[in-house]
Amino acid sequence: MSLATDAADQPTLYKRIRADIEKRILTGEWPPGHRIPFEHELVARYGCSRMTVNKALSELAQADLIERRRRAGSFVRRPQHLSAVLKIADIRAEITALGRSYGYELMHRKLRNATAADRDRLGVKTAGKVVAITCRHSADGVPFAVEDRLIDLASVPDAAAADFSREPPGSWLLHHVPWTEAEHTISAILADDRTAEALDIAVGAPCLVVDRYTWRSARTITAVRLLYPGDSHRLVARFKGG
Amino acid sequence: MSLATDAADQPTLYKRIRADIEKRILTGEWPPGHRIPFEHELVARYGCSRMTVNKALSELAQADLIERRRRAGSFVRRPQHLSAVLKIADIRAEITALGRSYGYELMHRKLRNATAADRDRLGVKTAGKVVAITCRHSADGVPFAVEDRLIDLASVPDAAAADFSREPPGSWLLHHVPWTEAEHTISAILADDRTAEALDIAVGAPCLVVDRYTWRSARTITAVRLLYPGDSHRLVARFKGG
DNA sequence: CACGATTATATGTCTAGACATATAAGTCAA
DNA sequence: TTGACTTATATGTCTAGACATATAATCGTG
Repeated sequence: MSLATDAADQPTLYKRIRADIEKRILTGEWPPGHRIPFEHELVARYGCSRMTVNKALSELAQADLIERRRRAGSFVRRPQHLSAVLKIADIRAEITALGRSYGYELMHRKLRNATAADRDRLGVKTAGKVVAITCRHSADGVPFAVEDRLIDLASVPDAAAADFSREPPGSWLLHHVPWTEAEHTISAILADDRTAEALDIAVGAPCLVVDRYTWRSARTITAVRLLYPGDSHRLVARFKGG
Repeated sequence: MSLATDAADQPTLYKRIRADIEKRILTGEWPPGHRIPFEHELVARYGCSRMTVNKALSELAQADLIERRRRAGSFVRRPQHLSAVLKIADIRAEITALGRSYGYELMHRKLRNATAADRDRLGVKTAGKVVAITCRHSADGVPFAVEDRLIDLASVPDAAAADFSREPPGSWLLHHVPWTEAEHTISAILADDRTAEALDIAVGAPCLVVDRYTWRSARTITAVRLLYPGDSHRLVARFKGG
């Protein structure tokens, strides 16, 4: 196996060590849970000081590829479920960053006691109040996405008084509430009547769905579903590797 | 925005330095483009060795919060409004990591001179040979994704002789070819006849599409389109935030 | 066997140096 | 003014140590 780690392309040692390990993880040679060699073993193998392998392993840990446990060793982490990592900041920022004019429209807002469905969606057990919001984002006047959001008022009491008629809830939350964890799920569905009308597409047209759940230390903050027209809009990501 | 930077919770010095700088960036005190203090200045301010501040700054750079330029200094980066960052390693590793049995089936393989469409898709101008592959991945015997791939033989001559009847091309490439950059585009379409048959779903059912382009220093390696059943399959991502 | 105390060990952090390298800035000649 | 050359400097990488700390493993005791 000619490893993709070419000494000429990887001038520095710690990067080579990191790349070697990363490759073994990504190809599945070292599956999740596998204990990677101890620092002192890597020191021996690469003939370098401990700080050098430590830097390589620290970066892999920062990138969540491995988990390091004192006395036990370093272990390959379970891949982010489906090995997809997705970040979405804020649709308003996203659109304005593209140099397009941003439009926002609040379609529905309601403060209510959480229904069973709401509690299920937010993953909370106790009764409480929630804010349910439906709104639409547009770019250059064209529908860009519809948003269907639930905010748990037990976690974010300020949201009850927030004015979402001007500011999109995503931006408001980003500025007012720190979050510690989030999960995205991407899928595809066919547009139903309501969605088709809101996005100005045909009923039965493909839609890209992004479901996002946000937590602050095990406490759900918000659950949001974003629907994009599937054929026109695309989530693009560019990233470095090697 | 109450930042979670508590000196009592940050016992180690380099974490404190990192948190101090991060706080100034996130609060806007140091706006994008601002030059943060030189390492030797931070060494003086915190009374520690250069390696300690270097570790703090390196982690901030790895997290894309700052950009470091030799001789110039370290600068606050523009916030990443990039809509999505996505990593996908290898479907085989993905499925086996989930504890499901992986199945692979080569449906079509052809070595040919690049057509105009091929050249367009790969973004190359000159004529040359390509390998076109269609294959199917399954998990526990159920179709998981169909893959439609083009490999530029000018970039990867070994691919001409590779045996893709057993090993999926994605895994092979990962083992044999280093890449420096990649781009993903996610969209949604309706299944056409061929796709529907391959995925064992209905014609017109929603499909999740991941288009991936991979380069090695400005040279295209491969272009691949993955089609997933949109209603059953989901790309899930979980990540930490601040 | 269950449980608490001890020990061994891998990682976590840090130091005070070293040399390499990219590049901003300054210098000088055409 | 412009281009080529030189220099200064901030970061990049690395070493050979050190002590701290969490914890898996072992041992001893009831």
